[in-house]
Amino acid sequence: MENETKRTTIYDLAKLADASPSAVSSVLNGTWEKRRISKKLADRVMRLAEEQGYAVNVQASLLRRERSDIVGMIVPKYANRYFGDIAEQFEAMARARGLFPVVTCTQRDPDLEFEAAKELISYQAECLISTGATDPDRISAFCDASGVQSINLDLPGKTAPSVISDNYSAARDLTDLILDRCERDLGWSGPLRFVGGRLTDHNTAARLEGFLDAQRERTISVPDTYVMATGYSAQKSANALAAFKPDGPTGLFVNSTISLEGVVKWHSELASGADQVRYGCFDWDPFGSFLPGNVGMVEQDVTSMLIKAFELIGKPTSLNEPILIPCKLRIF
Amino acid sequence: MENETKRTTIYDLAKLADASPSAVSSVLNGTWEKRRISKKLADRVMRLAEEQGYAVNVQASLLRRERSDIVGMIVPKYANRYFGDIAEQFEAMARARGLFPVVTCTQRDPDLEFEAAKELISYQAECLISTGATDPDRISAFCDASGVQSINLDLPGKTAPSVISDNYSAARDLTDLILDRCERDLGWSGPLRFVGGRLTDHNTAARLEGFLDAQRERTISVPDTYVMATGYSAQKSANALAAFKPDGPTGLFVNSTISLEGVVKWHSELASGADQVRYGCFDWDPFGSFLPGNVGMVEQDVTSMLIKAFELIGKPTSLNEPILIPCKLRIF
DNA sequence: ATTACTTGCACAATCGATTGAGCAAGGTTG
DNA sequence: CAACCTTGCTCAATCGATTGTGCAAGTAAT
Repeated sequence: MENETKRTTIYDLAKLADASPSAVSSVLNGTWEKRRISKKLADRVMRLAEEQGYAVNVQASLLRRERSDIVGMIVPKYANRYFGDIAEQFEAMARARGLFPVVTCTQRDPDLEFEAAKELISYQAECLISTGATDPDRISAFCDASGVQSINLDLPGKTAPSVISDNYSAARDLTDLILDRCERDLGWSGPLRFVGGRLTDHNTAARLEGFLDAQRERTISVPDTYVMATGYSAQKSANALAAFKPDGPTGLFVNSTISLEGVVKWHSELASGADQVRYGCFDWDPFGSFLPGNVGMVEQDVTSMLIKAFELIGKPTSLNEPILIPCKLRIF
Repeated sequence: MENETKRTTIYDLAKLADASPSAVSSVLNGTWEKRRISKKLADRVMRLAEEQGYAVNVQASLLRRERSDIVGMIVPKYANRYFGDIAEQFEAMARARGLFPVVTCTQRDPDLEFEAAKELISYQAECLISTGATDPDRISAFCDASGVQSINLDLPGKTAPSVISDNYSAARDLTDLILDRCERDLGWSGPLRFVGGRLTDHNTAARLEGFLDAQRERTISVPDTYVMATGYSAQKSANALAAFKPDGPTGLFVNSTISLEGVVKWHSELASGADQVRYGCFDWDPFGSFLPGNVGMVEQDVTSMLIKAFELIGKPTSLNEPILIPCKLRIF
């Protein structure tokens, strides 16, 4: 990890081109015409830069500039369709807007979230998007102190603008779909069980509300024990269901594709009655429609969420309610 | 995106603490004991830094330091189990080693790959890992010119050390598995079809070789038209298969989970004979075992690959053959 | 009471690029 | 030919943190 070969600087190029460092700098950053550098010198410098494998030192450059054009993002995971898409599209959209994206993955660890946020601010990010953060307000507070804009995505915070899915409506729709299919396929009408997530997390709470309201409307009452929001991992949802051996028709509302992994495992290992189970999942996966018993999935509208988030960048912080983005219900 | 509130610097803290900037600096970067700063002053500075929401300016800090401890990585995608895992584990392992990971996603676009690589070098990355890069040697050449170490992951290059999966062996094993299942379930013995990927890409070529050798060993000869390596997207593999209406038993070797999306779409839309199809896929997905007809998947050993890659960091570049990491065959 | 350490800091150069200001050479105008 | 403008650069300060060097005040030793 040592560089025997020191990196080429504008001073090296200046010597080679027999020009001043400032001339070289203006050639390389595109301001040479404004600074009345001759095309001849500009060409010479550009050729030398190419030859020498010159790459600007961002550290030095940003130190002097007033703007960094860096936008930071933290996400809980990459290896997940939803968050992976968010990170990917965020990078693409930032580049398309002439900004420099820096994304980092924080594994749903509150401390790592905070450390990573500080790190991004250290890199002079001008705006930080906290995606699915456990404690977004702590991050926003630090951003405020540093004069950095902060925006919440996926999970809302109280002290910075938030762009999130319309979890309640989508959960109602998904619940209705599952109930309809249970009725149609199994001649059974609930109540459904709710699997996965954490009740302390805003999205799970909103989804649970939609889940309950949709059933209340049909005068179905859901026993407390039917709500199994014991965490996000596949293992946790599998554990929550382990003891459950349905002796008749059953329906499940699964709170994420991660929990879904546990659910399908449980489902596939049922000794009997597997065909009497119907479920739907909040979050979409390309292979979801092939899972037996799966009647539909909610696809969150990542593109619209990010467009809204980018609209907020640079705007004065108006702290209204979270901006709700409608989801798409994918029916199988 | 403007900071009305200028960021706090060590000079601000120095004034507040009634100390010199150099004392403040050494307190904040942990060298204060070595520099014989009193604990009293150190505590005062730390408290002020906390209060003021101080975050070091990485730009200024790195400009002066000789080492950045930054390791860069480019990956084609995040929203994919394999690459998502790579990015996630890379970040975690880098942090565990006291390094600063910076990852960026390049969408399999050769120009973006190169631009992103330059960008990471501009950030003073001391080592750059090119994952699944279309033209890794171009990137390595630039790294060499800049005195930056480069390492290839997933796809090999000729001018930098490479850590890749043992594609050939895993493809042989997977082919054997598919053939065995075709024999057992359908009483049919090939030849199989190969779907997805690009032949110009090293991994596809190695997998095809394993695919062909496994069949050659059983004296099965594969017609050229059975090799449908027309690209990576789901759409492309679906298109390649569109015209194929099997009139008897069939087996497919699917070259990636992305191609698999196209294959399952084709399979699910078959008018008849869907139960006469068996396939296996190179790359693993948690829902893969629930896809009808899927007999097994190859899981690449991301952790081992990254461990090897990290072992190479800082080592003098020894240019041997690519380091091959065995895969795990997941049998359904 | 002098010399010799130790403690606890401050000074100032430095990293590489940016940018306002300035200056010399050549050309144009009246 | 003097006054003025244009062209094509160079100079030097600056961004914020790091770090080798130095120095004053206090303490210990002789």
